[in-house]
Amino acid sequence: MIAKARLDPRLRIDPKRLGLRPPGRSFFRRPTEAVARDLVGAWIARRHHGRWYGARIVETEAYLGVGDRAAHSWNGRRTRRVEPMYGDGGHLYVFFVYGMHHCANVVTRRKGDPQAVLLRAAEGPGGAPRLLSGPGRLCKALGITTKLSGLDLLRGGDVRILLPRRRRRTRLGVSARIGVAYAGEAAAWPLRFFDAESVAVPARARGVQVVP
DNA sequence: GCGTAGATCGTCT
DNA sequence: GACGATCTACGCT
Repeated sequence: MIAKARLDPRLRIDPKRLGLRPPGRSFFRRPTEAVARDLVGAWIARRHHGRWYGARIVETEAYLGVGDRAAHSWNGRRTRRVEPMYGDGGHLYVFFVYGMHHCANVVTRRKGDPQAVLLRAAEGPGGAPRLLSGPGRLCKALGITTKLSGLDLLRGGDVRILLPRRRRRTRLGVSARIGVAYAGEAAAWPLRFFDAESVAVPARARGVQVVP
């Protein structure tokens, strides 16, 4: 018999107790870089068997759509996989890479403008700094797979983005995106954002520009 | 701490 | 048929 998938109990949260609330659609329709910055410090929440799990996002990357060679939607590429990126801001786009990892993205802008923010790392409420450190691990820890791609994060589904009522003060780091060397000039664009004080942000973050 | 190799398969050419 | 918005293990320093 196959064991039932289980999420790590250290990720259990009570969104109300944490003072978390969902942003409106307009939050996600803003310019992608702004959304990417503001998602650092936001929470991703996941409902699993009726219980809420979640983590504080500490690393993101912006993908700017048709003009961004690093984006799956570059040059207007539109396939079944990428289709969710063409949806309205506030949808989830999940893809599968390297034969074993999933990556979660939050779609930005409006319907027809395929931009998104990749969630690269998060910090759980109960320690375990490496549990969600990296896009693949983040998805694994929260049970996010391509089955959830296209989900509307604002329509009461099992995955939501929540903002803290009081934003924690953190140093925001900025750098080029990871793993997009093939993207020509776009590879150097400073579209990666991270909480420079987070233990969940990988070592390669060191030595890059930090915005006060 | 750093560099490299191997895993493994959906997606697109 | 090639390769990827990654991760881990392992060897070396």
